[in-house]
Amino acid sequence: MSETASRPTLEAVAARAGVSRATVSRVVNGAEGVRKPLAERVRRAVAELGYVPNQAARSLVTKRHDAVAVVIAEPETRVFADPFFALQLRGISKELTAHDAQLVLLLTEGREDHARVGRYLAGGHVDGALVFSLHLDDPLPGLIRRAEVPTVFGGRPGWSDGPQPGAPGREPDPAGAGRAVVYVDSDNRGGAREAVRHLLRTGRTRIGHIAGPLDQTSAVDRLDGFRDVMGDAGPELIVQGDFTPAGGERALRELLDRRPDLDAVFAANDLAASGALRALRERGLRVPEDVAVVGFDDMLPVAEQTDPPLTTVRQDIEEMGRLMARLLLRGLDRPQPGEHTGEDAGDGPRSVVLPTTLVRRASA
Amino acid sequence: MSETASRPTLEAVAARAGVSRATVSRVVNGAEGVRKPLAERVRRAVAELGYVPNQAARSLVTKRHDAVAVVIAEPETRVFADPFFALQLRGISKELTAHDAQLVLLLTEGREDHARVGRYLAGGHVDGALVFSLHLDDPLPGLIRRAEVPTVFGGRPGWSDGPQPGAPGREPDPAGAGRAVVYVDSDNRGGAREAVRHLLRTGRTRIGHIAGPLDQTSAVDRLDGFRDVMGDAGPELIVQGDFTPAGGERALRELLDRRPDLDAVFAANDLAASGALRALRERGLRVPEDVAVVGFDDMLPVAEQTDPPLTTVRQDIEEMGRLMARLLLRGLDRPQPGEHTGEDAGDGPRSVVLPTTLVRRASA
DNA sequence: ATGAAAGCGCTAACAG
DNA sequence: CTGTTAGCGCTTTCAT
Repeated sequence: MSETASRPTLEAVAARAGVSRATVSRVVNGAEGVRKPLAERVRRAVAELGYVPNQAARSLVTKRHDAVAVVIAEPETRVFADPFFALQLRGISKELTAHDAQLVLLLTEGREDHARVGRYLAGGHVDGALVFSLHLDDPLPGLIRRAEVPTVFGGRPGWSDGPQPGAPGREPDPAGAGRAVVYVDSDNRGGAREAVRHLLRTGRTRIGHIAGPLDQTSAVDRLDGFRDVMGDAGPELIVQGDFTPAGGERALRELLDRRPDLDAVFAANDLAASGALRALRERGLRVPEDVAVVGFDDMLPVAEQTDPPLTTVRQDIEEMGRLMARLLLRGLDRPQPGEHTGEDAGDGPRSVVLPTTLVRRASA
Repeated sequence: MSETASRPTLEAVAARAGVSRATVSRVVNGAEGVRKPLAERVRRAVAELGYVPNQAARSLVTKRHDAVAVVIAEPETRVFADPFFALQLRGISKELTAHDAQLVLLLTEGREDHARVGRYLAGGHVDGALVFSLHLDDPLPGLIRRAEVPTVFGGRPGWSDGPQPGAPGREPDPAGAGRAVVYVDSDNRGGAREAVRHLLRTGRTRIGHIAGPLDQTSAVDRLDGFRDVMGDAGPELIVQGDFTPAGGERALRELLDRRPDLDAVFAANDLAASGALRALRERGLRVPEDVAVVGFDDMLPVAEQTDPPLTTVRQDIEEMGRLMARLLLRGLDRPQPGEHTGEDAGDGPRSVVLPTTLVRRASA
């Protein structure tokens, strides 16, 4: 009973309002040129019947889906160690919602997942994709290029800064293969520089760096920022961590073993910094009196809860998400590559690098 | 140029393979009864053309979408304070993927968002929904019931204790309104009992409880478990927290003020426990020598990193997610309510309560 | 400004 | 077993 009394169709609304399907369609889609009274009648019918357009039928003809895929590769499960992606997702969700677009979440874990995602993206089920490609050797970017679906990356992809080095390709490059890569990232390098300069400014001189996994551009960029300021301070002041507290702990001990006179540490992220803090305490060193510590991220639940609270480089993660979505949607509203207008006019969106800010708390 | 050379259709494949569309459709959908050689030819054509079925067209006729909505309300942003939802999502994603179903993520934050979600769900865009309704006064469940979309809840919804009071006849309620609520939850109450018993067993007698926000059933159930064992130990041993470290810290101080002789604490979750640990340290009390601490969740990044590592009640969050998806999909494969078979035969899925286990570390 | 009609790409009877 | 034939619900020319 009441087996979904087959939700009302355009046809039903049309009948009820005494107009044609075309007219109802126009009203529903907010098209111009429908006389006031008629439109009103239609709207009433829609309301009375509780009509909701059938998205499948609509997509079938418009070839739009009002849906965006969000692809997150989570090989290390690091994804779930901090609220990073959750925040990013929130930003994305807000922006998509504002544009009545749906968020299709694709989590991947291994080779076959990649194939699956590639197939999905190529399948034309979504209008575009937002992709978090964290690792240098990630096969995802390749798949995505082949899928030819408009994409914005979260974080600078590692495999190529922008348009490939001359894709051998046939003509110059077919099917937008050479479309510049669009990404949204924080100014990791600049932020790192700021962190180190702050340490310098407060009189520290023997500053160590706990790097992140160097197969991720964010870690590389932060290390580069450190080097920008410290020059060749000596490789013994740099230890690679893995963005985890345990890794930070280990790294700090190593640093201390190498340089017992260490007086400051810049960790590539807050989690690692929290581990460093622990290791410092364990060795009986006071923070910041003996050793100053600066983190990166300003992940509130971490940075504010450490003891002492963490001085860190803040990046607005939610905003990054929002921006990614915005760039993608903006791109979708434009002439897609292919129906090229003369020149590069109406060029697609460009990558964005968001500024960071140093947040001073007690650790440095 | 090469403007999406309009991906090949069934028709194209049929032509290429020299068969009818129907046959191709059969092959593609793995239907029985297509002679080997023909099927082979079709498959080849599919491969050569890189054919991918148009989901919209398919949905239009099948009225299935192979998509499930995951609704997460995140009023307190608590959502992002711990990896809880991320893990749940992972479990869900895995299960959905295994069934070729897509995950549409709906994040909500306020009143209007609710309306939007209600509309979406009622719009018949997805085959079912997985909903995290954490709060007692959440309007979501009502919307969902009205949307008449198959749903499985994450955590026992607060507004109606599931199938509880002898589900009355169907007569009394039309349109599946009375379909027993299906949810997946951990045995919060049992887990809490185990935690407290462990404390008792190790000789503690003045055991306090840092409760979670009592508008969430998980918090209520854990409190109930505490009471089951402690009886009316006196309300001064119970303080309400909010699942955050800060709240836990505050709560512990309060507890200590009321009962300076406190010798153990059971916190409603690990985050609160970590706050308690900090407060304890601050007061110069040793853990577990002076005060033993037990948490709940076994959120690894938290429980393993505290000092000392946390003894806690483990719940398998990822498994909960997987199970939710499984129950939903299973329900979808059955006769939907309405085409009722005689009796309650082929009854929909039933709620599941997963067991918890006590993980002993150093804090208790 | 409105309506009529032609599909979008696919599945599902129904024939053969 | 395979092909033919209707639509699914909607948008979109094209007439009117």
